[in-house]
Amino acid sequence: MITRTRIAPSPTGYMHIGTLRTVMFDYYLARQTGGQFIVRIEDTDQARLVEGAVESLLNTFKKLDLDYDEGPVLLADGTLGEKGDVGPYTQSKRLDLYRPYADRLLADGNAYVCFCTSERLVEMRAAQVAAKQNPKYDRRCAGLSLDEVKKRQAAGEKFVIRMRIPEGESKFIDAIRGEISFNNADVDDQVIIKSDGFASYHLAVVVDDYLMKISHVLRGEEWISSTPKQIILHDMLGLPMPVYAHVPLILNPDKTKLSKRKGDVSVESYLAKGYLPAALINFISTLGYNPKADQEIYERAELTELFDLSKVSRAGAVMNIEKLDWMNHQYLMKLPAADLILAVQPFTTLDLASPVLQRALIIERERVSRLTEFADKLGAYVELGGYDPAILVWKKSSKEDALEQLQNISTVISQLPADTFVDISLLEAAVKEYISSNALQNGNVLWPLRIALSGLEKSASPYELLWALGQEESLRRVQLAFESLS
RNA sequence: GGCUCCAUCGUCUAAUGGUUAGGACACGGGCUUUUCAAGCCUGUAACGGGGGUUCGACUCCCCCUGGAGUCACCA
Repeated sequence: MITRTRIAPSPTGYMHIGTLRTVMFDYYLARQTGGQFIVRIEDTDQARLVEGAVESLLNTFKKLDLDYDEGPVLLADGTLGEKGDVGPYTQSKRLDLYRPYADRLLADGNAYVCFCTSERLVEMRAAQVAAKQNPKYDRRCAGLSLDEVKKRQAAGEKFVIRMRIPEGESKFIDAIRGEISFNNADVDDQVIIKSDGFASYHLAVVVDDYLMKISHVLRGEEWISSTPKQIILHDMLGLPMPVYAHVPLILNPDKTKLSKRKGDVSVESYLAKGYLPAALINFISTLGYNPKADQEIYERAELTELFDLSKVSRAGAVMNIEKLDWMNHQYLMKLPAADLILAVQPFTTLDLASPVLQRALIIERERVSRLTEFADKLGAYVELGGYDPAILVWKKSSKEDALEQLQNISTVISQLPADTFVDISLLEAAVKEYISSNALQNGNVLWPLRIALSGLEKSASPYELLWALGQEESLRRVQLAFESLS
């Protein structure tokens, strides 16, 4: 089976998190079947164009390490190019391709020219609503004679082209939901060519899906109700229908469609918050979809192999940020050290070329769930913050004891062979050896030592801190602690 | 309001006629422990309601209820 899929992000300047899920499903499906994964820019609404939106979108694909087979590409010099042989892949560049289809619809009587102004349309709908009718075009222009149409067009009157919805029923098999049918009487005479000459989404998508040989159309659930318009268009034009699959919505905690007002919606904002691309993808791919009953973490290849459209849930899914945090932490823990450094660097002004900070990263990843949280943790390794010397005293001990322990441990540290500092467990063994051979309590030694090294009431263990800071700096901090307490 | 979709723990989900209704996040308890994490063990928590079909329904059908989406010259 050869599968072509497409993702149609609107050029609003960012990628919606729901779009990412659809993209991933497209991706898995295409890769699994050896098909093509196509990116197409659907920008037929000239009013909503945003400068640089396509570039930023493609950039997001890059950040997520998502490769596609055909579509617009970002060239080395920052301009846009294309790959694939059924382009252009941007709908605003395909206007001439849509025109003949609209003409055919017109010639067959399946569409008609409409001169109604948007003012009249607004009034008409208001009146319909007032009369408790459903807003729908009243077909005032549906019966216009060819002569009159020509005359008014010649006079320069603005017009649109509407499809003439036939009587009957429209149904299709949704790959996720099964059969869905609509009574055509409920479908409005949709505008297919706007007064600015651009095709509307409905015409463009039907024509493009055909010309680009798209086999599967995956999109959000909000598209279900407009699907009959496209079904009818396929029918009128005699074009083969793709497989439709309407993916459930991603929801706010209150179960309404995810919105900017109630949470983050863009992929970019999640990346900026310090979620790893792989973790985000894992999370979003398994939201409303679960290939195995008792597994949460999946490699991309595994997801690709297991993906099954028919197992996608039909109900909307609330974003569980806490689970995303947990998952990101899992990914953080297994990230190779070199990759960890690369990932964290953009989130801190500190230079992670420093060996101390690189060791700190390894230690602190354990108590962090997002990349942004590292910045805070790292500070104490570079520079000891000011702290109240009183916290050096363990709750079960005394100031005098703390001073004694600090002095002794300082000696111990200074006498440790340099190669003890290459391994946390060697440091732990050395400190514990000191404690047991002197018949001391762990807390009496470990607490003041840890506070002296970190300056913090809550921190990593003293062994980890010794390892990260190194012999010289550790010694300096312990001595500093002794002086400030005495 | 019309049309359409949907309905298992708080959240994400598993179960495809027979299970003590499983897993994950979060939450509670315990172990470990110098603190914070992590880790390990463990607990609380769900089939929206009513009718059918069936020897037997979370699973199939109908109704109700509830929620959501959509009703543009936006996608």
